[in-house]
Amino acid sequence: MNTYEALARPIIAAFPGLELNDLIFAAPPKVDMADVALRTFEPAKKLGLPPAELAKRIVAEAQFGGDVREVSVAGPYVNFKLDRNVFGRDIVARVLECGATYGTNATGRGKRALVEHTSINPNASPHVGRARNAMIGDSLVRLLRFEGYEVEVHYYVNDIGRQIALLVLACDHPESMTFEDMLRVYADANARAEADSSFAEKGFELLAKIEQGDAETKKKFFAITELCLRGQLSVLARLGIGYDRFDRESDFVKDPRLEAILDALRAKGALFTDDEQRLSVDLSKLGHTYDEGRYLALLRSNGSSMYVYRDIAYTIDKMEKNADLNLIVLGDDHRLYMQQIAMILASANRRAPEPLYYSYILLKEGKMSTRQGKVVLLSDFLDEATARAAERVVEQCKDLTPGERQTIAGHVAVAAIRFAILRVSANKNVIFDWDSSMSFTGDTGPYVQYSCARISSILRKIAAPMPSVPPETFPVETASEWALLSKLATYPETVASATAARSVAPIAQFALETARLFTTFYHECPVRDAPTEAQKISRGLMCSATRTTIENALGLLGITALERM
RNA sequence: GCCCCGAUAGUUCAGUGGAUAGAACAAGUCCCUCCUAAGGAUUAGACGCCAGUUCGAUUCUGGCUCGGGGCACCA
Repeated sequence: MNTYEALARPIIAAFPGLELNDLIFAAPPKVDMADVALRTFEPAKKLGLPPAELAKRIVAEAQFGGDVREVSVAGPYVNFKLDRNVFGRDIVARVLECGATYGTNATGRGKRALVEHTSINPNASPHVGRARNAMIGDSLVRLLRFEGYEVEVHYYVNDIGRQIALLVLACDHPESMTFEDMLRVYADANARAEADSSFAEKGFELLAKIEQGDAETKKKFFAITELCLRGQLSVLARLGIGYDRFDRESDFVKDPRLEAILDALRAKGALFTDDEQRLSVDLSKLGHTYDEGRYLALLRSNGSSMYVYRDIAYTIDKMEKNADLNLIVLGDDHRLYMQQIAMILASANRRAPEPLYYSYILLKEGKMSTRQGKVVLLSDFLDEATARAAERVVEQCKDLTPGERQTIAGHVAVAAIRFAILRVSANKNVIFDWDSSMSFTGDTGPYVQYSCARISSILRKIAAPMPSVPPETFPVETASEWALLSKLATYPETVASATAARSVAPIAQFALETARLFTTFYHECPVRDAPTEAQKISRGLMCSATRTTIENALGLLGITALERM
């Protein structure tokens, strides 16, 4: 399994007590020092030896095979020089054999996962800030599926909030409305509610009606939210994002399972009626230790439910599906809120989903706000990025049809935004800058795509068909070839750690580094005009293996590896 | 007020309890008779401060300073 198992086996044989997982092989700081290095810190700790001493003993006592050319001690490291032809061939063979599954560790085989993400209020076109949730969630879904999980993606449709009520009020003829009108109508409605309290009051009346099950009102809400939802989904679909289930908040207004929750809260003395006659929770009775967020109202005096109350019902509903993994992607603003829900559920011996938080994308002027119309719309961003990409595609791909070019440009635009967002840690704020996120050069998604396009171009140009299994004679002669291959060998570990960390950022980093190593190889090692026929084949297969690996990595990021661009 | 997050090069980001902290952008100088210059070569440039744990800390812990964000019954 492990690429360097041939190095690990003799060590394990010589030092009983060590296992495969104790031995971590890493690239040395410089390629000329060694082909691969073993860190001895971990096994030394296990054996109770000083690292440097273990390194010496490994070199002296372990019996390595003939493919290991040289073993040397370098302080706490053991450096290996290998028969690159043999090890390199193994790496390429494994990648080619696995193909689209290269990199999986199958840690999710036989397991089910439920992921909720995006869940935007159905009111207006999504902005790039909201899209961070969708991109993080979607990539996570791709990662889990790659690891073998059976994943169900849920989207919670907040279809009965105050915001929606205002929108319904502002739309006299929803059938004539388009999704594009929505942002303006939404902003206007909010402004009007601010200025005119009777308008806002009408909104609450509508909410009361819907909670009583008024069919006519329900129909109106449904028409508006459905229109919005479809519009939002079509924009998200441009990013390659989709969902399996849409759960409507209105279905959780009266949920019998909540009685048990109320009983549990009551039993702990955490339930009380506040000054406005609302049924509320005092979370300090459940272990909450500070003032902020101590009180939480569940039901209004007229018996109608607050948002939290419905959300608790929804959370119970999701948890009862008993997935092995139950995740929810939330903005930083929901941290406290989610803790509150988890606490309430815990009081009734129920569990909450595992939350994954991300920080906001900010404008230079501050936070984006749909209500105030201070946003960069995702669709606008994609339109502009696609247009800019198209300028290049026209130059590079003169022989393609306009339709084909447009498709490529669209993929480049998606790569730019998805890569820019996904490669940074989710807990960092990002200041949105129109120019740098529209950049296609440097550390960007399009750069990685470009390396794939180059590989495809090479493979098209070497007329000879490539064998599907690397031949026995497989020359790996230069440092750049070895650097590239040893990088490919680490991809499964990268996927494993990304899965454990629930973050696809390491995958993006890997794709970028691999693309850079390929580019070095590209400039130093001609394939079509390789010095020998054997090298032409080995290099050609290195290209294929690299493409497969990068393509898999980009796939997890929701980015398409292109043939041409 | 309370909570959370961050601090690495001029800028935007990686990264690691251990071998010389990586990129990109911006700046300078080069490279298309050479598989796509969305590229490459090359020059210059960084772990906020103070303690502690450790054989070893940019990484872990505490304090400080400076940023950023969130919350206070709203969806």
